[in-house]
Amino acid sequence: MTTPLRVRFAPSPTGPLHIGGARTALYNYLHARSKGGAFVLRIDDTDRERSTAESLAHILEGLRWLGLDWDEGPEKDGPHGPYFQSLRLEGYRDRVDRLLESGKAYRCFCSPEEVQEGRLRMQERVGASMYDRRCRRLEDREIRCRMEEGRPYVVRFAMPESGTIVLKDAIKGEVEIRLDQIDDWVMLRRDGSPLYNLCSALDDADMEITDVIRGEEHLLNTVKQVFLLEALGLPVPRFAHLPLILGKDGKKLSKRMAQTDLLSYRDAGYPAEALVNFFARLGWAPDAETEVFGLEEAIDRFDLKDVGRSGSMLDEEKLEWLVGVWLRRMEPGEILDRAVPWIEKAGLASSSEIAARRAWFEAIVGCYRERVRSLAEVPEKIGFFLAAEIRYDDKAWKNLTKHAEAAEWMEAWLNRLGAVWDSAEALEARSREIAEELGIGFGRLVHPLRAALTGTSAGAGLFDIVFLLGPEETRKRVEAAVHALREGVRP
RNA sequence: GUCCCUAUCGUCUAGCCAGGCCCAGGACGCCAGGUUUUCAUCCUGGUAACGGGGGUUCAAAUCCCCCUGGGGACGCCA
Repeated sequence: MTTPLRVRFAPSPTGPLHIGGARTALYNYLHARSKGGAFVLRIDDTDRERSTAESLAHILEGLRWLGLDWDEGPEKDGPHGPYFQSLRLEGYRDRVDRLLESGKAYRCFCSPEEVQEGRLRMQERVGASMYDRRCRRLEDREIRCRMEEGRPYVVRFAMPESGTIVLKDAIKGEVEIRLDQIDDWVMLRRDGSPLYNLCSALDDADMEITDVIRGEEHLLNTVKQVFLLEALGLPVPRFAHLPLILGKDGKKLSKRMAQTDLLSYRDAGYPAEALVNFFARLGWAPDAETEVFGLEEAIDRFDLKDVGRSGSMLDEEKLEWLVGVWLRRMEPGEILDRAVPWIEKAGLASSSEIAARRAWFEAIVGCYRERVRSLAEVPEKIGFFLAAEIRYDDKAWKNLTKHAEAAEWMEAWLNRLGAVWDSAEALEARSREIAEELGIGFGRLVHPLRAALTGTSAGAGLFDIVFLLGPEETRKRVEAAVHALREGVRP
């Protein structure tokens, strides 16, 4: 029997969950779910200075929004907790002591200045900017002496000084790395607090993580962690390093080039499904043609070995297209539910008003389903339905004033419509007849009417709008337009 | 500077591991046309790539080498 697969996503709560992190989380999730493994969420908050509760909340919210539910982690717990590194400090010290005893780690008394000095020297000699290891060869006596003096020290891991290691990576294949380039990295700060590479590797082992999937920028950290685990006789997980997401300029994603904060996409009215679809598709494809798919399908078809090996740029236009696709796939009621916060924020209607006229609201949202580019756009598209008074935009006013007879035509339309308010189709059929009766093209009637009713020159089918506005409101708006035309004043 | 990764249309990618089915497929974008009362949707068509050079082979996008381009890492951050 093989050990059950376990992956983890281990963000540090030092800022909002960004796109890169979200994609890493997604790939971890897909890998776990597709292979029947567990998805663990661990918070790497060893940097006490920069970690904040706000960031943590933001990260959890982002993951939940995407639908990436974790099996173990904050607000969930599990057999391997606690899931915050700040709560796991004791475990790290013991292991460091063991390494110190066996000589696989050593105390370094160098001041930051001395370290820096050594770095410059190594840069020249070896070409790599790293600690020159001067404390590695300190006599035991000297060490004791300095400790008695109370001189502060950090604990460094003693890496091999030469040779190579071959890392097996699920995405990149075998990667050979020269060890003479790798620093004797610091495990414990001066104040005794543990650092990332120590905690991360130890927690992975303690939490029985079998597969570590993280960004490519961690490749060298992986080397350090493998040596640490081996020195301690701990199991070494499998690794997969994801290529980075690049900005439009082809460089590492920066705040300047794009929205990097995941939740800013939610706040812009993008459905989570679109983001999941987009991220999954960035660096991976289920086959040669499938572009639109949800989390379930991705889980069915995902395999780490199919993940691309090169970085990919964030194509915002494709994301926007995906947003439209997902919006169009939704039932009007679904869009309405999700758009309620925006409708309320715009002051168009309260959620109770929406609930009271549910069917009507669903219908008007339905009219604009093919026309909104995000949930945030819903209020501006449907706003005219609820407006007390219509203001005409430039094009609308132009359509109203294009033909001097427009006012007459609209009045005639109003008076001749008759009892056809059962459906948009009936309204349209009768309107076509009226245009014929008036001896004018349909467009001459339709364009001014649209302007009068909506204040714009484009939008949903005119008779769907008329139908949903109802006879009274329609009459009111047409009369207002006729009045404005006669007065020659544009409201 | 050193090390590591990487290389198919402008972008995301399929194909590469197991060479011929690829004068390279899909999608976004863009352009043109159609549908429609308008806009959007939708439909049809077009645009555009194997970074360069050497090999290996009857045959290379696919295998090998070199070059070039791009990215990343070099913290008492994660």
